[in-house]
Amino acid sequence: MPRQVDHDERRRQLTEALLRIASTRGLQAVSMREIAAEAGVSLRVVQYYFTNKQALLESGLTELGARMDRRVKQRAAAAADELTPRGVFAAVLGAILPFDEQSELDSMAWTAYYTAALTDPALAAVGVTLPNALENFLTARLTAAQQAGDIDPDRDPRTEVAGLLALANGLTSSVLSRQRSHAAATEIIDYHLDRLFGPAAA
Amino acid sequence: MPRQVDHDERRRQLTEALLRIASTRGLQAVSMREIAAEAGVSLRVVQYYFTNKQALLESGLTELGARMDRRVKQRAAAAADELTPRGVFAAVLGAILPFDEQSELDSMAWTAYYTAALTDPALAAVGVTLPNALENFLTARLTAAQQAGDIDPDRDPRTEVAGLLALANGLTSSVLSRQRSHAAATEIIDYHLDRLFGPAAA
DNA sequence: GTTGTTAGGATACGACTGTATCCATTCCGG
DNA sequence: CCGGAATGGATACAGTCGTATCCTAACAAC
Repeated sequence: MPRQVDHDERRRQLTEALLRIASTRGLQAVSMREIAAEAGVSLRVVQYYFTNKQALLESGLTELGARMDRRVKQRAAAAADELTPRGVFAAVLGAILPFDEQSELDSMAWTAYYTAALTDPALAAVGVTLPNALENFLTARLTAAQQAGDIDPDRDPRTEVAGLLALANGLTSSVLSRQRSHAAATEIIDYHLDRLFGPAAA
Repeated sequence: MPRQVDHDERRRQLTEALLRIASTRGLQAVSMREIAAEAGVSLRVVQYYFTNKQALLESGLTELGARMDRRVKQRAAAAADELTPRGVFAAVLGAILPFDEQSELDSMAWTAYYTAALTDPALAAVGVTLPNALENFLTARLTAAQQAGDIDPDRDPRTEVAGLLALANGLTSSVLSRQRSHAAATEIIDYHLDRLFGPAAA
């Protein structure tokens, strides 16, 4: 199969192989040769479709962001019939927590990338996009809910959202390290949503 | 200086050099030779006082835990005159958040270790000690406060504590990545403490 | 059919890794 | 004062890393 290769598809396969390694053995275990082996191709192929290791890493982070985005939208669509402000928050925060094997693997990889980004400006630039978008989106929703009179007027929407996102991230960490179950984490999230929106509808 | 060397002191210096590298350039930048250079000694010295790189890494994690423990006790002592249950929580959670340059560096290193521990069982074993101790300690305090009638009797102490610790960890992440200032993070913590204990005394 | 571009196999380079070894100091105890 | 242990300098080893190069197939267009 020498001519006519779908480059985007090839790159997608390699990126997925990279994320598989990063989520199970950590980002420090990711090497060009390991990716090649994981994807079942030669080292040359990895070099051929990505100019750099850096480009490969950035591709992995972009893909992780896209997956998270997909999960949020999927959850929002699943609860579309009851799209209250609380429902939106439950969907987004519930999509951040690892809730099945794949999302747990992705959370592992995300955590690895987050840590790497603390000392790698190039990754940081790619990585802040999604968290900022989430915060702005939720803040806008909460502000709207407040203006509609659905929540206490003397709460600061951005502060509330920042707290909830930080809580979800911290809970994700504790779920990944097996300190807490997914159910326990969800319970804590729900508890805080109750405090903000009032008790959930049946 | 051939005979009579204080081994513990030597190991402490090397461990500090290790943490300086881990907190500024990440754990993946930590190598035997880099530690030697940072500490101003030869590679042989690093080998001589630590049998392994693994032993060195574990020493770094232990030291980080000790520092955190010291910070908590220091804050508790500083607020010893007003050691209300809320004061204890404010001290512990305030010690988790990065509040000065050194604690920020330590938080960076802690984050790096946390991530490494997700794929390295040996580090995980060392690393869970402190978080578990903190959770148990705070849960005991909150249970006592509840029995004394200081907080709402239908709250679950362990759930509350788990939420607060997760919140503090998540806020730490956002402070490290410059998404939020220390002041903003502290404000969010205080806000949640108000919800739990009632408004703070003047 | 020839030509030229695309796709990848094979191999090599220099840098860096953790670890091991050899050897020269320096000092304590006898 | 002298033998032996403690300390550490210098160097080497076998791997692995990212990257570069060389060369050969395979197909499209002419």
